[in-house]
Amino acid sequence: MPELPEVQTVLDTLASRIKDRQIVDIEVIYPPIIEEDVSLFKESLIGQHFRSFRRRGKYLLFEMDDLTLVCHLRMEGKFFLLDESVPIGKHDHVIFLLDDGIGLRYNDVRKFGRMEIIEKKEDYSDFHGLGPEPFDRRFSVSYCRDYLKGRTAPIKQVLLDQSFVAGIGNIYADEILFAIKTDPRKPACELDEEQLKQLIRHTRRILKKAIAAGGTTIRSYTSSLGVTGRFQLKLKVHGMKDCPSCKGKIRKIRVGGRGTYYCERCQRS
DNA sequence: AGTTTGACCCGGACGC
DNA sequence: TGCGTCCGGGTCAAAC
Repeated sequence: MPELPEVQTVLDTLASRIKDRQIVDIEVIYPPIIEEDVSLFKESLIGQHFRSFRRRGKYLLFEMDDLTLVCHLRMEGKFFLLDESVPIGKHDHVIFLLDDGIGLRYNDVRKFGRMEIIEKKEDYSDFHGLGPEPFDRRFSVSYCRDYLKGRTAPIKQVLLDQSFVAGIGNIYADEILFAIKTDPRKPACELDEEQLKQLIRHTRRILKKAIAAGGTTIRSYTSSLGVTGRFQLKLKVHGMKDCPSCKGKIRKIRVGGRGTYYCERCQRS
């Protein structure tokens, strides 16, 4: 599922390929993807050019001439760039026809993804109630301390809360907690100053590494005209059977309703 | 009043 | 073959 690194990769790839292209037509095959009225959505976007490409958490922000197109890929959303002559695929839901005859196609097996139009802004910091970006200075030890104060929810659950920090999903939450050797069930308020420092440091390190890996793998996709958020990165706990560090067994439990992988020995409470 | 939990949207994968 | 169940991101409602 696309988390921050994949979203960034999709964005970077699209930026290099559709910057300054104009939308000449839009075909909405599955309307629920569009948050607002479909005719208004089409009217607003037809004639607009893709000018700049930004990201906020897991949201893609396409800044057009005088509005911003927001897309969320949710579970399995993908974009493909295909010639308009290529038949519509089974899971293609929205097609933006560009002025060079290429269709930007939104493809999503689960149909969970969403698109909306918002006002173009300089600063999207309060967008959808999202917390700070992991790479932002505002994601600091004092911020974490204040946010986590009195919170008894498991630390993993809080990491997934987009209003705490934006962009972390189930896979990276597991990887980050493994990196800081912390039990995912540990009450969030019980992390000490040093653990918060490590949490911030490793969140940034892991996401950065994943973005780099995404950038590497995505090239093979671009050459085949697809733009997805998939990437290959060596995960240390999520989906693993044995701990790469102590060789012990990785356990799978449920935390906050999510499948959670952790090493019993390395991640003690 | 603030926090936390749960249903919902989907369809592929999987188990029986 | 054919069911039923599980899974998950974000949103919103309901429960605590």
